[in-house]
Amino acid sequence: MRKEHNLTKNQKIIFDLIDKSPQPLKAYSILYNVQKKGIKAPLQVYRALDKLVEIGKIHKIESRNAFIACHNSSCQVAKATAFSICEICEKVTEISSAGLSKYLANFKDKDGMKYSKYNLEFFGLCKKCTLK
Amino acid sequence: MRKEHNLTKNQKIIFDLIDKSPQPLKAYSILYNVQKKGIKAPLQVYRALDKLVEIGKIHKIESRNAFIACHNSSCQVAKATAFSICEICEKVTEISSAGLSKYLANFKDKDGMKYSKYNLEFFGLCKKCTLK
DNA sequence: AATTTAATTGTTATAATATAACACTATGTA
DNA sequence: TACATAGTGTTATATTATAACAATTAAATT
Repeated sequence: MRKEHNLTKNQKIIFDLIDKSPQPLKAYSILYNVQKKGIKAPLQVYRALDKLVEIGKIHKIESRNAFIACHNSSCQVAKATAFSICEICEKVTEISSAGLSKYLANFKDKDGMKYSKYNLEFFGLCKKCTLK
Repeated sequence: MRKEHNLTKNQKIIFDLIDKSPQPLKAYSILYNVQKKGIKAPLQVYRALDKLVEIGKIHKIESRNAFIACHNSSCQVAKATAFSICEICEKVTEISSAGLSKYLANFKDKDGMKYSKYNLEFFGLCKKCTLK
């Protein structure tokens, strides 16, 4: 069972914004959107983002420097993430495939390195953009 | 057969530096290192980096904003990359596993999105750091 | 060889992303 | 209450990356 995290005011404001967004949001776009709620400085945003990532409520899309809410019950510790990214419309979808998770969780390289975490980003065209 | 790319002067200087480095290099650290060779501005570095990434001579480690030379004959088109990253010493190793490549190249998500590319980053502790 | 086309270069300026440092406040727990 | 931990607000600054434009070089075509 996962510990329930009680979000603080700033964390809540920022999480709600990201959670409502259909696409990943960038830190400064978040900042502009929450300035009316009293969050004035980048650091306030980044601190909330860091915490939200740490507890697995959001994920960072590394190739885009953007943040998306977690919609996958199996990655709530923020340690095993996979996304598909459309290179035209920039739509990002979190992949939840038991097969993929299992494969990657059990993957061992030649050096026998012990992995505690991974992040996978697939790039391609989404259905809509393929048809265009 | 892969097209041979003849690197230009700047591209050569920057590739050689990255290729010799045991760890990934960041753009501005590259800049400082090549200023004596006449490369004075960030853009000169970024342009060479972009090209080198495009032709698959180097890869970007997205989670670190750093660049590493490709040492894997199977990813020279820069479309299928996997790395292991030690969270203590920051050592990065390119993973070349036929099984992994195959698995990911054939992976299909529920939406049937067609992938042309992927990037996978594993995090954990390398052997040395595990023993400490 | 001359022409033209695309790629690369050099440069200045600036945008976008992210963190350091410090004083203060709230929250949970002993 | 007292203590520890986490979060806040703030200013300043570090780090990463791109825009715009003119000049140059390399390669492909005539």
